[in-house]
Amino acid sequence: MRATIRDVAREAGVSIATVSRTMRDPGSVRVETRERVEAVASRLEYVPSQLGRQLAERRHAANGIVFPDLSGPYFAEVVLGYEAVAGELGRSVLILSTAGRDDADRAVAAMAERCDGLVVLGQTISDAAVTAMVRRGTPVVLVARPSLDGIDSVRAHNLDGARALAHHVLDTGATDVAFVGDPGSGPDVAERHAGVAAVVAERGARLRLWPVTEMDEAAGEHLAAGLGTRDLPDALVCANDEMALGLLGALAERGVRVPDDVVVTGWDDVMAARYAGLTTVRQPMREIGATAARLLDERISGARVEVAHEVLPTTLVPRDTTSSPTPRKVAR
Amino acid sequence: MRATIRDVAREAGVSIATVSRTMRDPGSVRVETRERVEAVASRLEYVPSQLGRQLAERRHAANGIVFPDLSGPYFAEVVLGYEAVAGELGRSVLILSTAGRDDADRAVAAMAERCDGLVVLGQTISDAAVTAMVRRGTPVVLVARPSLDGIDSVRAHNLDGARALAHHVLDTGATDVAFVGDPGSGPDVAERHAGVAAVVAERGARLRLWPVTEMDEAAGEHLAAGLGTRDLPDALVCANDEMALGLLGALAERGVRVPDDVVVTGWDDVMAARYAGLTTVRQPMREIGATAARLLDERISGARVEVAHEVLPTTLVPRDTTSSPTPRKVAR
DNA sequence: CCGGTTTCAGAAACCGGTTACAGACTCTGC
DNA sequence: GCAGAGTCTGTAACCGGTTTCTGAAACCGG
Repeated sequence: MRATIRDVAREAGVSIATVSRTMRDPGSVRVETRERVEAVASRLEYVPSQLGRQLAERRHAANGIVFPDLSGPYFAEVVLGYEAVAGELGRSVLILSTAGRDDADRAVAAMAERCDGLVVLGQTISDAAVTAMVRRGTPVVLVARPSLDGIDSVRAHNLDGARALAHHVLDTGATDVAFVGDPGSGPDVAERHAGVAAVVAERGARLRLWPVTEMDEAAGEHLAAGLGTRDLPDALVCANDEMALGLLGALAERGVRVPDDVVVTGWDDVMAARYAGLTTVRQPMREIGATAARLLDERISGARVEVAHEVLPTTLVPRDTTSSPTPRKVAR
Repeated sequence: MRATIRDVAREAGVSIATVSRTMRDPGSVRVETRERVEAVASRLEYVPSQLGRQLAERRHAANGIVFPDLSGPYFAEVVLGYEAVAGELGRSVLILSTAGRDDADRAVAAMAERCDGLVVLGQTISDAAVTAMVRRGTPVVLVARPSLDGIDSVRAHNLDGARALAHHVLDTGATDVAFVGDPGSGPDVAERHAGVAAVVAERGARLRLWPVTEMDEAAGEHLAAGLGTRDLPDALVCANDEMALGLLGALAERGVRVPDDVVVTGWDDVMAARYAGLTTVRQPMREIGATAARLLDERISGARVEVAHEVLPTTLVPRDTTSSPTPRKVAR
């Protein structure tokens, strides 16, 4: 069994208090004593138990992060940004994916018992579960999810991005725009839709809504398959890249030319979007994660008591699906 | 402050031992007593402290996973597979990314103090750090990394995949093959190179090695830029998809036709590979993570003492970059 | 009604640390 | 040489649970 603080104390002929002090505040121990303790500690390969320490300090020194999935680049990047900052702040990171888990609320509640605070990405758990955790004293930061009363949040500025995107699309000459996605699926999509709708109205164009149930590639393909039955719009503004990519493939199969016959856009700037030449909107994913980590830390340490809502800027990334391809150079 | 076991015991007029038993083995407590304790517990919203429990049980009920990065799809998928199984086994998952961290060894050692065992992906930390942890009693499973003496590991069958890939490439008629990548960068690439080399030799073709320092898109682009100076081979077998994708873009710019002038392959089957029509080799990433979680659990629980080395099969995914494009259908 | 077995619950030790408090010892300055 | 201040270090309580051991009460058949 590994050496404990009592083993070290006994061997060094001191009390456990002195060993503890030697480990955490060497300056408070006489040099001579300290060296004796340190010698014994290193001989016994003593490393303080985190469990004992955490119990005594009544803190976990760990943060959690809940996400639906990591398959897409979106959440993976957020997690990375989060982990980097949490690491700097001396906190471990616990992860929990709710994909394919039917008891997400319970799983998250269990995780809340193992960390000092956590970040919830998207619509992974119920509002009730979130407020229950906060009520119990676990700080929570919401990301990519509508903010709840008194709870910190971090979001990308969907509205701004959507407005910029809409202007760009209309600048191609489009007057008949279709928004592909379900605004009811969450605030992100709702805001994107609202931003596009506002600009389209301002500039006197027409906006239709093409609802989907799932927002994945298959949805895009399926939509393209049913295209013949409706008149083709000038622009297909998709709520995310996956659908746009699915659409692109299916449109090409059907001989519809992009961007000549129809302009297509996505949202997220996944890696594949670059190769497909897909015009899209980029969110500062890593920065979102990092910001969430900072907000959470401020909350846990008590450095801040007022509620904070951070909104980070988005970037329009114009590519071939909204303008005639440049000499085949992959836009960065 | 939250209720503790002693609060519940006092209110219910029983000892803390009885409360503890009520929580973890209700059957061992008389119905009447149990109901009284449960009533008090729910009234006080008592939830046992994980810290106290963990200290008493001397286990963390958490596993760690160390990875270099999550940007690519590779590690993200492994992490997902790992998390899913660990969750089923009732263990939390701690993550640690070594990207942009100069003290990876120390960070991992610190994490090892907070979990019952961990998985190390790739060349994230030194062999010395790994063996040190194992010596201290922390079970470790290595993934995508050469196995160390007495330490469990999980790998994909690079050799098989490389052989299949090489046969496929030679079947296109190629006789002059270039392998793009640095076999010295790790066992994965070394095995891929070895597999290709073996088949090329068997079938009497020629194999060159095009070394690179970084294995990213920029490397591929840079390589293509320098192409004029060397004679173009029949096939460019890249050690990963990123380089292959970078190459594809740069080749197209230079007017080199793929697959007519040169055949190109990657490795990993990232999402973008599908859109680029890139022939590649798929590894069962989620399954690798899941397998690692199971091996680790067996080790932690002591269910297995002998060392295990799992090798999972790979799949060749032929696409347009090795054969004339089919009618523009995205291959799954 | 009685001895023996079973069931149930409490006392106390324990997990491995942190830290308030107090006592002992060492310096000062007079 | 001694009082007072300052420096170290030890004692012991505490963090919040689990679990062994033990004794009391309930139950059993004869």
